[in-house]
Amino acid sequence: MIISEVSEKFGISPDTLRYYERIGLIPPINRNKSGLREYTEQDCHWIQVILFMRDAGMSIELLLEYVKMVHQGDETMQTRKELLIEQRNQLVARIEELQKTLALLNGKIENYEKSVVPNEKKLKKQKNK
Amino acid sequence: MIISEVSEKFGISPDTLRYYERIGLIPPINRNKSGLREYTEQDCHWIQVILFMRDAGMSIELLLEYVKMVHQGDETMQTRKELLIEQRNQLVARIEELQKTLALLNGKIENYEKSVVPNEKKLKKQKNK
DNA sequence: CCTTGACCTGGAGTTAACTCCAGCTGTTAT
DNA sequence: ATAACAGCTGGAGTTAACTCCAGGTCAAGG
Repeated sequence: MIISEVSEKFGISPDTLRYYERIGLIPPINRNKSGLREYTEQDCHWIQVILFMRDAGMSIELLLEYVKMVHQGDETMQTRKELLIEQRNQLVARIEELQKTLALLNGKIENYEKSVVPNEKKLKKQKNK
Repeated sequence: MIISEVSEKFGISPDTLRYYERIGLIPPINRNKSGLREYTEQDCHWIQVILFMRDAGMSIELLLEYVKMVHQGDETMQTRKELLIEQRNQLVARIEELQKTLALLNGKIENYEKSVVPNEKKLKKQKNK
């Protein structure tokens, strides 16, 4: 897969893809004979994972640490697993927070529904003035 | 309530509170005789709402637009309501996304020894090419 | 052959949302 | 009454995460 296709597939810009590679978040992508990046399925899978994690609020810095640990090999396995568990716990907390916010939003919207009607009445009165 | 108390209560810095006021996200807070900000219950309530919205991913710019509309009065009510509904829809989608990510994380953690490690070894190999 | 268009690189610029600072004032504890 | 604190202001600085750019290569179509 060429960069424009990957960009399209994941909804991120080619610039961002190159940027991720530059900083080492994505491994160096293989090139075809004319020097263009050729993304493999594996590359795409890793990009997908990264995007999920980023969307879940994990910082690039932390993801880089994770990548670094992968390079350091098996001895960091436990730490990596702990990192993921920590992320999961934060994510669970985050989802709970968002659900509270959703309830708040729903309440506010309901309020508008209640007060839009009185508002329209006011408008009518104004008309009759 | 004085600024340090509000800061403590919501876990944001006094600087951020002043910043929010500066840009008009929070109304001008009343001062006591020596010029210090004195936050009312109402102020706190509004700060709470803002923080929830911020946490849910709503930008300051959009919140400012909302505030501006509140100032413009009742004629903007319908638009405000629509804005909130739009935000709710986005939030619902966001929560669903995060739940997917949570599932992915859980999978990664569960299978850590079985599949994630060998998979990442492959990635490493590729990188070393 | 020449133009067009996607991709390349290293480096600079942008954006949102804070965060810090210098120099000041009023309040409180010793 | 003097030193140590909070808080105040306008403005400058910081950070994360992109995003853009100039100047160049390469393959294909008319």
